Amino acid sequence: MKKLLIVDGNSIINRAYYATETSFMKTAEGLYTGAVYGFLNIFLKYLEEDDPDYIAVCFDVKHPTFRHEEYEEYKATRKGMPDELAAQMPLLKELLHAFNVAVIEKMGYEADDLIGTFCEKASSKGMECIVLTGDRDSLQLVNERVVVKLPVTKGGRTSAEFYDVDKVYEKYGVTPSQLIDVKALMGDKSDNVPGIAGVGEKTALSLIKEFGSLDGIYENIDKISKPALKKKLEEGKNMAYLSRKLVTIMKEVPLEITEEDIKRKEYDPVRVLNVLNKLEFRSIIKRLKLDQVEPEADVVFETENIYKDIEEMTLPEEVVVLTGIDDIAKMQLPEKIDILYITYTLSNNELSEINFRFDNSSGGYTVALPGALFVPAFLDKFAAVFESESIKKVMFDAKPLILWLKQNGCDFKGLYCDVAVCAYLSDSNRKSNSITDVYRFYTSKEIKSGSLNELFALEEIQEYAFRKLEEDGQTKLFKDVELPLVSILADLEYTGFRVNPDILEAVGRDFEKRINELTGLIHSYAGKVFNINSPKQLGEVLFEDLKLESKKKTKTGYSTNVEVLEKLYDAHPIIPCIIEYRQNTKLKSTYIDGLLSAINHMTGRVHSSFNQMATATGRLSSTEPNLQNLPIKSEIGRHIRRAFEPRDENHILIDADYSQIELRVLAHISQDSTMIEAFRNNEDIHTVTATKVFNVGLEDVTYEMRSKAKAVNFGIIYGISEYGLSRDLNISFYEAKQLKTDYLKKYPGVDAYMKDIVESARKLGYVTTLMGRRRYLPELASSNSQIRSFGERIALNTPIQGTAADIIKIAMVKVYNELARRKLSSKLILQVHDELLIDALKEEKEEVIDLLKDCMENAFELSVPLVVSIDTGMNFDFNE
DNA sequence: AGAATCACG
DNA sequence: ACGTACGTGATTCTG
Repeated sequence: MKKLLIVDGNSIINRAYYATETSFMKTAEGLYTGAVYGFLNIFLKYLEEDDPDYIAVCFDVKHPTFRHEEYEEYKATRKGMPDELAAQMPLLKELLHAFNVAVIEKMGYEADDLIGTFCEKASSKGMECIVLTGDRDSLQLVNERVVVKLPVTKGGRTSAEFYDVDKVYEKYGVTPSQLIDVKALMGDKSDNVPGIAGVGEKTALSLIKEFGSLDGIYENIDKISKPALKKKLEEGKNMAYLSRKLVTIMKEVPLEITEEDIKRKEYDPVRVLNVLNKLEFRSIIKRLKLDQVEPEADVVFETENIYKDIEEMTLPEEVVVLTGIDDIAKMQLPEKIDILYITYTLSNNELSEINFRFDNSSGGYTVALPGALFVPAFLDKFAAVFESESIKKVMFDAKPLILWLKQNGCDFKGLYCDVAVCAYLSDSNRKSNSITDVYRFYTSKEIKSGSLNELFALEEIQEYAFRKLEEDGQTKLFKDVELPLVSILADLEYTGFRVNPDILEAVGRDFEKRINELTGLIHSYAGKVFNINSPKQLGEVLFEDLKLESKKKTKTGYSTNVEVLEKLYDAHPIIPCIIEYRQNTKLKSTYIDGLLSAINHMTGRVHSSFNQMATATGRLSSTEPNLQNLPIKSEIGRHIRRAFEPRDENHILIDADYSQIELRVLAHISQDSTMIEAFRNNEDIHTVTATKVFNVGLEDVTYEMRSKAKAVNFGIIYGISEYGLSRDLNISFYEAKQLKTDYLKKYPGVDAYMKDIVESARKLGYVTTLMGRRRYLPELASSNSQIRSFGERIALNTPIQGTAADIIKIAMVKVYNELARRKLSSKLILQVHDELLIDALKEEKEEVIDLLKDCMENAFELSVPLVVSIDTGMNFDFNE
């Protein structure tokens, strides 16, 4: 039987675009190619695997008139293709043409419809169809002659889920064509198919299994026993039938395509090689054995080069392109520079492209350094500019460049504006990945492609950004806190934290030994060998083989988390082993292996990245490695901390910790007099809370009472719910409710705050911190009540968590500046939300402790004192 | 890519 | 009626 491979071009390249492995890929000219690369990889793999006789790659072509009027409406609200991906589409098509593969497009039709039509026609001619797509909707096309392959990428390797009729039935319990009716009932949010409100996948599947089809349901509507469901179905009938139209893939697209058009053909290796060279896909050139082919000289491609756009723009100044050492050496810097706009590309710690625009009263001057740099010549010319405090620098995401310069011996100064940070302050929920994103955010306009156009956009962005900060009252937060923090974080990253690999390895061997023992025990208790790391297999062993009582389910099966296991602790001797196994493997893989591989062999330290724009509340986050979640709560976990040391024996670690900063912030924001009083008297807040809610004297507070009071205090910060409190304390729902009521009665200011903040958030659409940090709460406007209550909890929590974040950031700036002012050699190396860590010279110990306490306790004046406690030691486990 | 789990504040 | 604390990141398995 002849085989036809039909590829959904849009969904496959879309999938490839969002694959993290290739998202960074860029050519020397600045052309993004990751999505094309991902597509090609998948395409070549299935070309080899299926060896088809015919090939058709289908693409969407949008058109104002769609087949359904209704569709147009929904389409209008849909998010379009990201620019970066759209820019890659022509490259992909150029490539496919070079491969001599039929590219099928028809104005007004989606790839799905073309695929449906191909399947229909080809199978009627006796061909076997293989549909390669990332879209599960295509499963409705499956029949005896049509199979669907859904590629999945895992750890850089691509494999595919393979669906024939049996597999669809096995997975969903319905036939492929019944999937249409299932989707019609449940809808598809991402595709803007409404479905019936309140009917999800489970309900839809069971309805179709019972009644066979949409028509079957409505013919037997009286057999539906649940009144609520019946009502939903009756009310949603029109929507369901409309949705069915929307989700049914068309099979009658008028196409004038012959068998010959889609026949698999030989391709011209020179042509393919030229395109692959242009895209810099060297590994694919090797894979296709094209290394021996002689490429054509001087191929000109249609894709514009980065200088073409410059000529089209009316520029106020000359553009100087520096391509070599001589150019750089000969270049004349302007005598006076007021503002310097910089864009750059930095990947794998190599600066590969940097553009400057110097601005002063007599005009501007632009310099472009495309391609890789000869670093010494580059720094010879520009180090003084980077180090000048008086030259104001404007950039997008300055930290990586500052760090790179530091690594190359250049001390960056004069950061005036980081537009990525501005955009983060304006909307902490947004992720600004590029200058293009930020430009769109501020101006609602698009930047023409090309890296120099981004440089020219910076000035406009900066003006918008400063104006917006001013309007929103965030100028001080930006200038005094976030902007100085950019350089401080670069310094933290540069300095790093010494890790002793010998200690880590020794501890790792202990873990490993214990893991092996436990593995043996667990397998023997289970009576079989299985993968303990697999929650699925573990669930089967515990709840099917050993018939233990299943306490909780997850979306995919039995829950086996520690909470469930604790409840089963005495039910079987396997349980304690599993708990201990889990803990040991977690510590081994995340902390021992993870940290060892993160140690920089040049410095002997780990250099975490601190992300300033990651969280919605204003906190920092830490990655590669994450130093903000090192084990501390368990004794066994603390062993890991002993490997973290000061830089040498002449240094010591000094750790300064804010005591109860979030509750102090709550006391201040709510102005609750009882809570303020407690903190002013320097009392233990949890004990005081216990005296209030349990109506006892200070001396009569038991350990248990204090624990409960502590949980309620935390609960308040998180936006308490009776359920959460009852679960956390393992008490009854009613007891939890009583506890909360009593608490709010005793802290009426807190009670009022909780009501006021939610109301204000609803009115304004956002909440703010004391420094004016702002978080928008779209959740509060949701029609889904769960999402709405989530929004209310965020509204309560964000001002508290965010203000604490403001305070420690201010403290960091103060501490950093003070260390510099006093010319101390001690270095700030870590921040963990309410904690600062300094790698201090032993002689400076007392001075640094005083300095830390002073800067941190006076970072911000609240109605209650801020209290800092200090630990010191020769490793990061201060309890040792 | 997403889910589950668990490390931290 | 339903599912529930807030904020993160890394690892592993899944499909």
